[in-house]
Amino acid sequence: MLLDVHLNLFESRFEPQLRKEVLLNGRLKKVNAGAVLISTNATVKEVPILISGVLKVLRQDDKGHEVLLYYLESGDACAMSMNCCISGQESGFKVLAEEDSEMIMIPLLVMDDWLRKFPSWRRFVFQSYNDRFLELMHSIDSMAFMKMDERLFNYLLDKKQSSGSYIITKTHQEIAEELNTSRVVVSRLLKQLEQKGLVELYRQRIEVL
DNA sequence: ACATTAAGTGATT
DNA sequence: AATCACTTAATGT
Repeated sequence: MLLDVHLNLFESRFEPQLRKEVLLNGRLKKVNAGAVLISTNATVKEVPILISGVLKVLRQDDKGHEVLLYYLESGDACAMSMNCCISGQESGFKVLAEEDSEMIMIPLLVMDDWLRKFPSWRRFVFQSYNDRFLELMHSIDSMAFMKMDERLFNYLLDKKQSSGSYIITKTHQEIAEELNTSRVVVSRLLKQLEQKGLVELYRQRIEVL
């Protein structure tokens, strides 16, 4: 199966037997950009491990407002999903594909078993929790203590880093939604950044210098 | 040429 | 920093 090839990504991290089990129990899932993987009130019975692409994890409040929590990249597992699986609670968050993405879906049933049997799985799970936790702290810092202009610039740098490209193809509107602010504010702050010579602005495109 | 959508701007809260 | 109301610019048909 194709899963085989993708698993090589974890060669260094997973012990051989664990990889065998992943092969046996996991299923490969491909989604297109924009696809919703987990909607806010779903209960989760599979945990995704990302192979390629980028997933976006958002928190949603009662009336539709969304906050970006963090991005998942290749090799990341969704700690939120694990949490949700274990507690059996409603997700309370939304996951969607930022780009075309591939992932391995691990059924909830085997996870318990693996935790007992495989030290490398234990390490992987804890590491995932830890990584996500740190990113969350980052997001909280940014929301609580940073002004919009800092948040925006930070967002742009993050984007640049994770996509490996200086070009960000998003509208001001879309950025505003992710940062939970208005388009007008984003436009104005971007203008300021442009005047400082940090970015160049085009239609639906921003270049970070 | 016209309609639509993205971005820029001044004024107000 | 948000919202409104409006303008200007780029793009699609």
